[in-house]
Parts: sequence; structure tokens; C-alpha cells
Amino acid sequence: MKEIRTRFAPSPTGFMHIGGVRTALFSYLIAKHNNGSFILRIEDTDQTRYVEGSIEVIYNTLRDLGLNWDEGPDIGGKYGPYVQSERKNNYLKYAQQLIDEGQAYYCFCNEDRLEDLKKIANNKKIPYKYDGKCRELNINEVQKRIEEGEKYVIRFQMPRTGKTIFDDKVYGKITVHNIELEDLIIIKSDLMPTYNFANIIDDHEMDITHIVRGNEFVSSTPKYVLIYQAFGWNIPEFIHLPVIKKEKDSDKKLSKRDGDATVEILKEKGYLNESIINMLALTGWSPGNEKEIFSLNELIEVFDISGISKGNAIFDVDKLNWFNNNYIRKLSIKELCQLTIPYLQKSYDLTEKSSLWLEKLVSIYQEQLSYGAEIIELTKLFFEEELEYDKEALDYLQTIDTKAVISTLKEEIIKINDWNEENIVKAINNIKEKTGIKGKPLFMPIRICVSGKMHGPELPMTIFLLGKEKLIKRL
RNA sequence: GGCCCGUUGGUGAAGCGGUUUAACACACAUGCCUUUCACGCAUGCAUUCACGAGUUCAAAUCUCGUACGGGUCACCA
Repeated sequence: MKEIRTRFAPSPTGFMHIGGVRTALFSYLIAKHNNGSFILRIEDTDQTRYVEGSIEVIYNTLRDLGLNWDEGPDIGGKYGPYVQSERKNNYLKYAQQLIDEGQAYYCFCNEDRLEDLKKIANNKKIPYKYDGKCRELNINEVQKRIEEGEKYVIRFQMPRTGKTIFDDKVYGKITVHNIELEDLIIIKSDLMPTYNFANIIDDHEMDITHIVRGNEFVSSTPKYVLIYQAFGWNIPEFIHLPVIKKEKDSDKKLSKRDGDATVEILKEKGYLNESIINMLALTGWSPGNEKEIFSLNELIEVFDISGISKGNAIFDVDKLNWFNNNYIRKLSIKELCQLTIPYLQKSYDLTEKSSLWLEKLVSIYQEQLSYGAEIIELTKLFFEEELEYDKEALDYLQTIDTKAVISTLKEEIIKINDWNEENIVKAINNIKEKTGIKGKPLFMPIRICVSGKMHGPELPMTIFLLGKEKLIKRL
């Protein structure tokens, strides 16, 4: 059987949107599930949109997530080069072939004329389509105008009758009437190929067997098919993925920048690679059973195209948090520290804190932590001089008499010489004996004094971590 | 507007003509556990699959229409 080859073909125009990464993931999964190859190709035919450094972003993002490519610009491969601008001459050759065969033609219509056509179409309220004026030009005239240095593009000649059908692996049979299709430009006036054309050529030359991409390409796929046919090439399988939409609720947006979720933002917030992969795999795809936690390797094993859904999906941050919490809980102390301590460093002065102290601090929150940056808010009470008291805590204090507990606590705390958790527990027990108060009325005043809140991690540990001096101050 | 596609609870979704009174997970609610929170556990949460009609003994599942949503109609990718 023929080797399955898929590709991820991003443009270096900025950051990696969540949807793009999901496309890469699925593409990777389809290849790997079938023991095939996953190829990375950079599509930079539009030089005006190139963003400095974005190729590195692509590399880093993919590598971080474990989506390693078998062939690509940096590691090469037998189908290279893997950057489209370096394949420029290739495309011209193929375009020339189509012209020779009468399946493509030079077009000299300038932008003004095209503008006019669009305006007219607009006024008549009919869809704009290039009228094919330059189809009729004879060879001599074309020759002459090229020699005179007139600018031109090369257009593919679409059939004007019949229909084109292709079988999408997700959406099924899709039929389009050829008359709807425009004579699309395959070579631009700067002699660079258009995205569509370069795509087709490269996919063919690189032996790509399965084209995985967002469903915004469904409408243009018939044009692809026609070009494949014009060359007499095998038509690859098409797998169009449903789009991941933005969060509707503005509060839940992943980014302040207009809700565009990028992997960078997720990483900045301290989401683990495993969770991002796991989450992405499950938006727009289902294994068909109840399993939800998947490692990349497990995904490779079970991934199947038939599990891809047709409807668009919304990226649910709550669910991501759940996944992430799941993975955070499996972290070793060391890994947990690596994840969280950088956030503390950024927000607080850690110079006097020992690493053991930090380790303990962070580990009391391991069970509930949803993402790395959350640690900042969670541990606030250990760093701030002025405690903020929650309203519910204040209200609670009104309902009981706290004087005895607090004053005894102070006495007991001062008495402790060897500051450790054990002695703190003893101190609390002493308060219980001396005042005769127990349960909630005992612990709550202490907790509120210590943290300003009614909820929090285990009390003795909290007190221990807070430190004797700071505690006495608070009392 | 033309063309293409989609629509199962707040979210991701299972379901592919008949033991489905529509899985499961997130979120939410309540209870248990806990000094509290979190974790964990238990329970609840769509009498119904956008709506209408048709096919059928039988439809969330097939067909058609309507509504809503998305995509596309560039010398952008």
C-alpha cells in the first residue's frame, strides 16, 4: 500500500492560532496512525505578509507540542526544498505546461478593469466573476505585449459546462457547477504563484496523499480538482476540518486581543502541552467512546477520520482547565515548581524565600491549580503586607465571639520556639483546651486572621508557610 | 446576493432506521466527606434532537421546505 503522507502548510504571518494548531495535530495524527509521514512546509508566496520571526514561532510551537515533522525546511527531506519561495521556478514551468496545452492563458487585464467589472457586478447584484476576456487573445498578440513589457498574470481556464464532484472524507460528496468557477489566477504579476496553485504543485510533487485543512477551503476545492485533472494527476483525499470558533462569552475569551486564541497565550498562562493537545484533539473529534484523557501516543493509536464532526466547535476554556488540572495533579514536585515558580518570581519578591519554602507553598495548591499563572492569585495572602478581608469572612466574624481564640492564639504562637508544623498543631490544640472552643468557631477566626478568607488550604501548613513574624503582625 | 456546508442541553459531544425512558465529559445545583476550600463520592440537570411536512409498522437518524449559523465568491494565504 502507498505510504500516507500529510502536510501542515502554514504561512509565516504571525502567531499560531488554535485552529491552525488543531489542523496540524489532525494532519499529524492521520499520518502517524497509518505509519505515514508528516511534512512541514512553509507557504510564503505572499512576500508582503511575511512577519519576522514567525517561522521560529511555528517551529517552536509544533515541537513543544510534540508534533515532530519528518520532513521540513530545517531538517530537509527528499522532496525539498520545503519553503515555497525557494521553489519559485518550478511553478512557472507547470504554468507554462498548462498554457502550451491550452488550459491556461496570459491575462493582461489590469486592476482598473477588474475593479470596473466588480463594480458593475455589484450594481447588478450578481456575483463577480472574471469575464475571460483574455482567453481570446491570439499567440502573436500575447507575444508582442509580453515583449513590450506589459504586466500579465496567468489564469487557469475553467470549463464552462458540466460539474465537478469530489468526495470529502468529512463532508461527503460535494458538487459544484463549473460555470460558478472563475478563471483563477495561478501566477501573479510578480511571477510568484498564487497560494492555490503553489499548493497543488507542491502537494503533488511531495506526494501528499491526504490534504487536511480548515473547511474554509471546501468552496475552492473544486478548482483544485479541476487543476489536478488538467495535469492528469491523481487527486488526493480531502479532509476538511470544522472551524474552531471564538468564545461567545467575552469574559471567557482567551485573549484580550480580540479573542483570537493562540498557543502562545495558552503557554503564557501556564497550560501544559499535554492538555493543549488533549483538548484540541477533542474539539471537532470524538473517539466514539467515553475515554477522554489521551496522550499523543494514544491519540495516534485511536485517531480515526470518521470521528471528525462536521459542525463547528467552540473552544471551551472550562474544559481546558479541567484537562490541565488533571495533568497538573500528575506532576512531580519538581515539575510543579518549574511550572509555577516563574510566575511567583514575576509577581512577588522571592529573595528571602528558600526553595523548600516555595516547594511547600506550591504543593499545597497542586490539587486545585488549573493553570500556572493561577498560582499568583492563589498565593497572594503569603506575600501581601495588607490583608484583604473577604466580605463573607467579615460577616462571619460578626456572628461569633472571637476574642478568646485570637488572644490565646497570639500567646501560643509567641511561645513557639521551634517553628514547624507540628508545633503549630500543638498550639491550636492548646487553644482548644484553654478556651473550650472547637470546630468551626475555633478554626474559622484563625483562618480569617491568617488569610482574610473563609476558604483555603490546610491551616497549620498555611500558618507555617506564612511565618511567625508575619503572623504575629497580622494578629 | 449566488454557490457550498452545518444545526443533538450553557459547552465539547455519543448516536448512522427499532431494548435510547438520547451515552459520556466539562460547567452548574444539591448532598456527603473536610475546620474551610480544593480533591473525591453521590444525586439532579434535553419527555426530546432548530422548525414544518413527507417516507416508514417504526426517524435525532432517510427526503423536501423554512429559519438560523458558518464558509466562499482577491494578483491573501
